[in-house]
Amino acid sequence: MATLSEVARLAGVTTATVSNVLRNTQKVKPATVQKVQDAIAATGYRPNLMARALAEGKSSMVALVLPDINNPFYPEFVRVAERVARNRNYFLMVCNTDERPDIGRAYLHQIAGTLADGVLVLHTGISADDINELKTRRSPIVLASEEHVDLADRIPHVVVNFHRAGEIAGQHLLALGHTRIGAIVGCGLEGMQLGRLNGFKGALASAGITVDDALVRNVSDTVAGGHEATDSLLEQHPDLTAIFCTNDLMAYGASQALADRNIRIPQDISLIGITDIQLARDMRPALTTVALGIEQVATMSINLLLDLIENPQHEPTIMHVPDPVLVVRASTGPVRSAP
Amino acid sequence: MATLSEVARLAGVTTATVSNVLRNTQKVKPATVQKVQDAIAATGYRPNLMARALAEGKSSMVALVLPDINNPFYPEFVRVAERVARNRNYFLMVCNTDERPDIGRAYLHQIAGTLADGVLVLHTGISADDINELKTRRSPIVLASEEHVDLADRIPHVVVNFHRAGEIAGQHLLALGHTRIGAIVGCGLEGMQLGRLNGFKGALASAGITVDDALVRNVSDTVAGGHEATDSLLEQHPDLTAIFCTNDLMAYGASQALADRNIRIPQDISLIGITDIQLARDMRPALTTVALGIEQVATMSINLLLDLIENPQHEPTIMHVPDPVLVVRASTGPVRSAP
DNA sequence: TTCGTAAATTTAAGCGGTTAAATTTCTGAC
DNA sequence: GTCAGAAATTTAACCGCTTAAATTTACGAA
Repeated sequence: MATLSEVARLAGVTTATVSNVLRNTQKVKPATVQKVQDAIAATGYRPNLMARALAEGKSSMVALVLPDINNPFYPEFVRVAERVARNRNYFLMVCNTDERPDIGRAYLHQIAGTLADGVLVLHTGISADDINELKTRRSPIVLASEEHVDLADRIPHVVVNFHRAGEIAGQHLLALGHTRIGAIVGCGLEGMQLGRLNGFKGALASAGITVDDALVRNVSDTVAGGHEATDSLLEQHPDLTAIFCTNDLMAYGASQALADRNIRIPQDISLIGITDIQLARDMRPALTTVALGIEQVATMSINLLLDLIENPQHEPTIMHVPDPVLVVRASTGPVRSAP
Repeated sequence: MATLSEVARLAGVTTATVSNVLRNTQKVKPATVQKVQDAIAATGYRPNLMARALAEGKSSMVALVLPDINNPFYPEFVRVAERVARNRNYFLMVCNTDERPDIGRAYLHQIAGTLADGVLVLHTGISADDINELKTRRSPIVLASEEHVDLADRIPHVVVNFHRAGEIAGQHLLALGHTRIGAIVGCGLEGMQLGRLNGFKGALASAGITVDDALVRNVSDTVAGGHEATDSLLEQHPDLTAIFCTNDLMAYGASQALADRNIRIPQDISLIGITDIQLARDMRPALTTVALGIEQVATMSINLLLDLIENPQHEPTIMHVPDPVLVVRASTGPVRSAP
């Protein structure tokens, strides 16, 4: 690959001049600009981004560390994050940890401040120690939609009101007359999705209903997990009229389990999820869910990170995403009349 | 962030020595190693990967350019590519082009040879010109599972036998007695999936059946596309007994359309896809499909790219993935008896 | 003790850019 | 024609690391 100095030699100028026309500071005489541009074209020169990054002290890359790119939530997030980053002239580096905290750590320690100008971390079970090390390195980091917020007040992050999401789901089912409701809670690296569950419990409590632990299942945050949990719930509680899942992916699994047993949704059992991923819209019956606003979370998170990079703050910024909203589709309906 | 020279100063040695203990060449006396390691620990030093890349002339990053991270095929691909790359000590940079060739071009031109040591390109509608420019730059590039193979013999690539996949699908439906079969063909950036369609047509032709163009629909490579196409097919050909989709995502859309019309799968209509993404296993009824071996394609592609980086070849290497295999699940069955 | 050789360390150049400061080249006014 | 000041260009240091070559140190044999 051609380098700056080759271009300079060809154009009969100095590297400084070439550099100036590349970054078009207005300091170069038009005639010279032309010569340089010709030389660039002739050599097929492309700036070496590594060298530039080193010289500028800025790589214009940000890393997005996430636990499982196969969970459809993340691609949806990535897509918008990538677009926003691109529009602000940053590259997005997606780092998939395969749910392994050690890989997450390795990425963080290797990349933050040395390859990427900043890091956006999603649910990767990163520890407080790691976060603190990054802080001493003064490398910008943003946490988004973390379920565990112990670090909350010390690290910039984008907060999603998971509690409210659970509450909305509970209220919706209550409004439809459901009282015997199973709950399926994901426990991937995001940690137990307890905020969501507690919101749900809270809603039911307000109606005088306590949620027995026997009605709650903790499973992995996948289609298979939702399927299993549903099987288990139905075995032990055939009288359920609704199932609440802390996310849509598990709700999809639940819908499969119900289909396998020829249980109709929503005539026999209502089903509700949280998040509103694309699949929720695509499945049949389409899933009633509580939308967290993926697009907004992603946009806010990445913008916050880039803002922090370009304009370091002393106090950690905490941003709140607008509250979740109920999206009623076809998977919930009035409680079936008693047999 | 601490730098090499700070560590060196603290340890009372030279940067060269520190560098040597970091890369543990065996040239450093144990006592010195200890001093240096202490200094590293004391300063919390992390090597600046940009500087290292510049000095070594190698960034240990590879880019994966793909058209649509939301299409579940790609996350599955990314996951294994990332794992393989990590095991070989490379970072994977995922570049989503949002189906826009101009973005793909921009990524390629900016990154190849300047940020990444090599590029793996998936279905991004990249032009022959662009590819050629990269070749003159001598930056390794690998194409994987391209539908259009005009560049085929000039660029290293991993070939998937799409034609055979279509053929297998056709043969399976024929074996079940189907003769009135609709075909839904995707036309995203991968270009028309004609290889798959032609394989399918070939299989039917061998049985003396010609596929009328009226039985073929070209739609976007999405759930919605499959849904639309199915609606359209059923409007005009209510007598169909099977639908062949050139990929699983559209087959999923087709299954929704059928569900919406209360048409049973496979009792009324059989449905078959190609690829075998996770969704094919998860949907109900589970989808019969022709597995392309995502894991294998991804593994071979990324390994080929890394091999090329570490060991440049003059002749472009062409690798063939083992032939696709039929995976029979619940969405296909014997043709329904005439009413 | 001396010396040759191997081991350990340092020197210094370079990777490909950026940029502040110094220098040269133009201007136009007098 | 001179000359100050602006405009254009060059100089040279630096970003943080690697590495070949030079230098110093250590070690064992004579």
